[in-house]
Amino acid sequence: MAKPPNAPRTSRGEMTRRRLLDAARIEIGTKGFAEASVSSITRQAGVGQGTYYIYFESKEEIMRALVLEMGRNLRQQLSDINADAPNRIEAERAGLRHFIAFARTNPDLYRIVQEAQFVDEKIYRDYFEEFASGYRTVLKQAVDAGDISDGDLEVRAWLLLGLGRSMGEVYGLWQTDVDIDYVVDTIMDILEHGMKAKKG
Amino acid sequence: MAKPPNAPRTSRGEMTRRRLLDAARIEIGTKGFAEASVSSITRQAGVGQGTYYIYFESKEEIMRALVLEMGRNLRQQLSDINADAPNRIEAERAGLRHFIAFARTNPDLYRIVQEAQFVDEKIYRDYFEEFASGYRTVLKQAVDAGDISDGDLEVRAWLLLGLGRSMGEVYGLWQTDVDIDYVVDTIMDILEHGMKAKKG
DNA sequence: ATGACACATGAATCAATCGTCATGTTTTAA
DNA sequence: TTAAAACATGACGATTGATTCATGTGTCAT
Repeated sequence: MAKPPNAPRTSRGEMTRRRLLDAARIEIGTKGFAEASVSSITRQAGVGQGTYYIYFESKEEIMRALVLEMGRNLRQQLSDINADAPNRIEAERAGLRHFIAFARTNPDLYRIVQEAQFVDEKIYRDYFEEFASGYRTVLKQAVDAGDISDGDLEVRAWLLLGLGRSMGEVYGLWQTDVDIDYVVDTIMDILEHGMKAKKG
Repeated sequence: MAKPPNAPRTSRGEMTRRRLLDAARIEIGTKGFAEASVSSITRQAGVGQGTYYIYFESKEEIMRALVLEMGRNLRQQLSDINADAPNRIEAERAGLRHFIAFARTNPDLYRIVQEAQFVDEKIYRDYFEEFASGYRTVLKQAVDAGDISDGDLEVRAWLLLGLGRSMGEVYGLWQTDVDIDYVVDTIMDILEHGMKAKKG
């Protein structure tokens, strides 16, 4: 009899919901969505089984909540980084570095977003559309400021976003011993100057 | 009593296994691994439930088989494309175009590889390591031939691979109405010359 | 023809867990 | 103080679908 799940109305409720989210992040992030069980999550959170359904209407629901939360946090962080950078190229460098570092520090969250694709495709796409939209905005400003050359901003936004994602996976989750700055500098060199040999 | 699954020994068996693989590709590719059921796959393939377990020891096993098969096919195709290209830049352009076109034509296979990450991580990583290894080889040749500038080939290999993946997802699965050549040219322009504004 | 082997079947088994509910406890507001 | 609202519980119902197995059928070599 699917009742709409209640947002917590007291700080006690707030705290319980928080514990569930934290437990779910670990449980789903390490075991994967299929292996993760609601009972495991509630046990980790130290609450009863039924308590889960006070705050989330299904197993999928907490996935959505985690993706939304991570999106908000990460966008905020990248926005702060942008504000501190002297120009777009340096902002991009710092953003890419942060992205990879974030994946290294929060591999569980990184995986959860990836897996969201197969749990709730809409939330997954919306997550990236948000980021792409932000990229378009700053790229436009950068072109106007003369920091970067003219060119299709839509494609470039997805290119930069995709690059961050891929590099986050490879150097954030897989090759965690490679120096991040080295990787970022190598990538930025190509983004700045390309990789075509310089001479006819 | 987990018996090792038998590779088919006759052409009849070969055909049955083939039917199962084809049905699984559609079933898993469209519904996703969790929703896909072995009984659905066998029904689609037109064989009995138990027949499945003659050729695959579990539900996961056919995922592995599909990923391996796709890897072989795609690498072969890209290898053919490489052979026809006059230089690395053009090979890259053609490869990227093919990659996006492939995703458009075979969205089910594309998704299956993505989802393999959460079913059998090893097979997923091996899949990309293979590709990256191929990239390193051709990049080395390209540097020697003077087609592209010097630089870390390891990072560049993952960069190109990641770019293909991301663009395959965005322009192969999501924005299927955008002209592929336009996208590829925009990307290649950056890969060749970078996007930093040209003048102090 | 006949034994051996490969292949095929689908009903039955079996374990897992999502989500519900009846009941109980804590907090809030008046 | 007390009623109402919010929160908490954990055993249980119900479904589901992967895997097994006893029993076939087809095919090939001798």
